[in-house]
Formats: sequence, structure tokens, C-alpha cells
Amino acid sequence: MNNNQILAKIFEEIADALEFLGDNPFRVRAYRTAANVLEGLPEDISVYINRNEKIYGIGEELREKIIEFLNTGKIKKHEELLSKIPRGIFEIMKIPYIGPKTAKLLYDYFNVDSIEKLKKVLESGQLLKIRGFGIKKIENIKKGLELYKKLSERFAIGEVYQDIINLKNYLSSIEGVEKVEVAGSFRRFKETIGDVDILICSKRDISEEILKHPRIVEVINKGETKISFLYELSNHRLIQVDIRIIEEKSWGSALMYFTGSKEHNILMRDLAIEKGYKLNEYGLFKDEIYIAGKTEEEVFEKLNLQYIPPEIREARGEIELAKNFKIPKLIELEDIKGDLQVHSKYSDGVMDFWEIEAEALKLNYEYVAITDHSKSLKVAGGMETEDLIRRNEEIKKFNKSSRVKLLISAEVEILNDGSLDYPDEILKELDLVLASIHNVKKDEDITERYLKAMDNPYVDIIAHPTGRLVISREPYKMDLDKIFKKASERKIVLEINAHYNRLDLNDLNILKAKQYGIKFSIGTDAHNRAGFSMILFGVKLARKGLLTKDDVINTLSLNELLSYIKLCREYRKSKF
DNA sequence: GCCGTTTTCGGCCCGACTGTTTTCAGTCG
Repeated sequence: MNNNQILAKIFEEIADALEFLGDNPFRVRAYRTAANVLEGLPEDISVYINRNEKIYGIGEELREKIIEFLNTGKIKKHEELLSKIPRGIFEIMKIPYIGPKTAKLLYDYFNVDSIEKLKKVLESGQLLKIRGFGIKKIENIKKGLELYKKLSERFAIGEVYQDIINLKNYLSSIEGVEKVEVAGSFRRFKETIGDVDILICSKRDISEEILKHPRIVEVINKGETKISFLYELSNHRLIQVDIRIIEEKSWGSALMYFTGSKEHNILMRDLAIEKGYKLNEYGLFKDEIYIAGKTEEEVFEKLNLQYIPPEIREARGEIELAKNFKIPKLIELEDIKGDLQVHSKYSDGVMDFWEIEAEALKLNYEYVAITDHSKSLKVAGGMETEDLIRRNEEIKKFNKSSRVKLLISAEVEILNDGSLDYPDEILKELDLVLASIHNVKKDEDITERYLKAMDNPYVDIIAHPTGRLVISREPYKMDLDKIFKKASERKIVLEINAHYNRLDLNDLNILKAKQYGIKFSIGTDAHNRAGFSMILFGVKLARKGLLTKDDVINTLSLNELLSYIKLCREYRKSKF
């Protein structure tokens, strides 16, 4: 975790603790806002502090606490609160139906500071004696505990994407349904999601038909406008789905509201108030009179804002941009003219060139880079030099009759000393060289390896630069600023790896790299035919990083792309 | 604890739902 993430976590914990202790709710909110702001900063917080730069949402006091953290590695107030409140309390408060007040009661009366103790107290019947607890509340907490156990993990968005689309399609097919949209973090394309929010506009009551879906394993709530249930994913894990029934005239405002983020919504409502309106999920109102709400577009328009694409609604300054009509035209799926990372049978993929061509044709691509692994990466079928040469000949032959140009490429391993896994004479014959690191020793800092590798004039793209995996692996240790700086100087492209397990660079790093003037490529890392579809994730991620068509090289036509690569290589050779 | 060109004090997003109440508190999103 970097400073921003650690501080965000500390501030969240302080907020939880203050809430538990019954502190001023607005102070609690201030800590949560600050945590959110920190998580969304493209640069390390120390950079802003050093520049003495004001950050909206972080005032005098929190700024001092941040400085305290940067100097000492901790925050006194945080330490004090932690010593006052048992660790288990923080977990207890994550259980549905248990908020700070309930947690406090449980702790004060029964010393509940762990899930185990909570279970005992729930079974004992003693809770009924306490003012504020009734039979139903106790039942709800039991239910919440079950839910918590089942659902405490988040999902990588790509892991659940198709299941959710399938559910959406099912809902759309129900007679009388006019509109269905998945909102929430799914629509914002957060890299992980906890639950699914679906909005439905329908002429008649369809709750019975919704609940007929065979993958619904348990109904949590069923009201007139809201249905919640547990839904079994194709990997057999369970995810909570909340469905809301929306009236047509509120469709847009509800979509905005349920898309969030929460922090974005708060800022939007603030802005509405500033302009003399009230904004809620039912619409935009002036003196209780409905002004707009049928579509998102009309709400934004009435607020005199540019339309804000869902992916960037994260309270990271997008509202300011929208006020000034400065949101760039973000890249779209249709802009993509080819995939720049695909593995064939020659290394660890399963596709032959015909299969790759077939998938590419479906997507209207002009080209696909065949980026098989290099010799050192034995676990992934890395190709010996002779095999690579043979494969290249095969590709050339194939291209003579192919309707999609296969780029002769490779994902070349950056070795421990920063040298590349093939000699330059081989690299220069490739249309496109991706360089990447797969083998990293524990706690190794790979900055120097990257910097050394980037001295090679044939390195066109650094693939999955940080090495992180969405759910399961932290980024490798490296100085991103040094790497971005060098990439920018040497016109080296950074990849946005679209595989849902990677999503690397992530949105924040994209924002940061863009400030260095870096160009990006989007590659799916497809190893089989289904893998091609992940290009959508790459595009959404690029949008979340505010990228336009011009920032991404695989929006270029084949000839443009080839001459771009050539120009960059010549630039590197002449200049350095 | 943050913020501000009506304000440096006094506000702070807003509504649904539920449960335990008898007019409201807590939780959630």
C-alpha cells in the first residue's frame, strides 16, 4: 500500500471509531471524505504537501495529521482511538444492520468485541432486556451476520461481468419491462464490486417473474420498489443483487443516484442547492416543483453541467471539469482498431492464427499483435530463439492471405539485470516489442530493471507495468515516477492490460502517467478466443483514467501504427 | 473537521425502510 492508501485506511478507521464513540457526525464525514479524496489522488500525498498545494476536502487539521504521518509513520489520534476501542468492534460494525449505535450498545451491555461474542449474546436471549432491542431486530442481526459471512469479499469486476449481463438480459426479456440498467460500481467500472444495483422501469408488477430466476438462491427483501436477493454466479459464489423499480419520469435521476459514487452524489446535491434546486433520486426540483429527471442528460443540462460519463463519477474533480465543459471526449470501444497483446499456440495460448483472425474479424480489427512469451519464461511456454524465428515466418506466410494483419511481436522478458531475453538482432525484426517482468524476488525493487530495459531502443511497450493482480497481488515495488519520466522521454508506450485479473495500469496510474505525456496501448492478454472480449474492460479502464482516442495507440490504423512505432524507434536511436 | 465573494460561524445530501416506539432512532445506499 502506498501513503495515500494507508492514510485513507487510517482516516476510515478514525471515522469508524469516532462514530462508535458518538462524536459529531459531520466530523466523521470529514474524515471519510478525506479518505476518499486520498484514495483518488493520482500523486502521492507527500507531493501535494511538499508543493504546499491545497486539496479540496482536506483542511488545516487533517493536513497536519497527514504531515504527522509522513514524518512519524503514524497519527497519535488514530493510535489513541485504537487503544480505546477493541479491534473486533471495527469488524462488528461491518455487519449489516449493526451500525455504530448498535455496536456501542452491544459493547456497553455485553462487552461484545468479537463475532464469537456477538453470536453468543444473540443466542442467549439477554438482548431483549435492553431498550432498543426487539425480536425482529435480533432476527435481523442474525440475518446480517449470515450475510456478512457469505458476502464479505469483493469480486473482481471481470469475474462477475458476464453473469451480471446475463441477469440483465433476463430481466429485459420479462414482458412489460421497458428499461433495465445496472448501476452502482459496476456502471462506474470499479475494479472490484461488492454488490449489484439494477434499476428497472416497468409498466406492471414483475416481482414474481424476477424471483423465478433459477440462480436466485435466497430472497433477502421484497418490497414494492425494492427487491434484494442472493444470486449464484457461475463460479458458485454468491453476490447480493438489489433491484429497484423506477418510474419513467425519475429514470435519469435514479440512475444518477444509484450509480454514485456516494461522494460524487453528495457533491452533485451540494451543487444543486447552490443553484437553488434540490436533487434526489426522484428528480431535480425547484421549490418542490419537478424540473427534470427523465434522463441523466437533462439533469446535467439543467444544472448547467457537461454530461459526466459514469466511469469518472468518483469525486475526483469531474464536477469542476463539467462546470467548465472541460471533460474530454473519452475513448470508446469502437475506436479500437486492434488488440496489442495476444498469445498463440506458440507459447502458452491455445489459438492458432486462423482462430485469432476469426475473433479479430468479429471485432472489426485491422491488426492483432501476436505477443508470445520469450525463452526465459519457461512456465508460459516461452519460445527459444529458433522457435520465434520459425513462428515469425509462419506469421508472414499467414499474413499473405489473412484479412487481419498479425503483427510479428513478442512479450519479451526483462531479465534480472535489466537486459532483454532476445538479442537486438532478433528484436529489431519484430513489428512490436512488449517488454515485461514476471519473475520478481520477494520485496525486490524493480525500478532499475525497468530503467535499464528502457535503454534498449526496440522496447516499444511496457506490458502490465505494475504487476499487480486485482484481488490477489499488490503492485511490485517500483518508483513509478522514474519509470513514467523515462517512458515519456523515450517515447515508450505503457500498456493498459485489460485482463480482468490485471487491469494494469489502473485508473489512478493512468491519470498520473498521462500527466507525463505518455501514450498507452490496450491489450487483452488473450490466451483463448474468449479472451478477446476483455478489450471492453481495457476501454472502460482507459475512460476511468480520462483517456481520449488520441492517448491510445491501438486506435490508429495499421499504417499509422506501424509508422508511429518506427518513428519512436528512430527517435530513440538518434537522440540517445 | 470542512467550507465560504451572502458567511470565519453555522451550516453540512437526502430519502426509504424498519423497528421500537407514541413521535423517533438507527441503518443503509
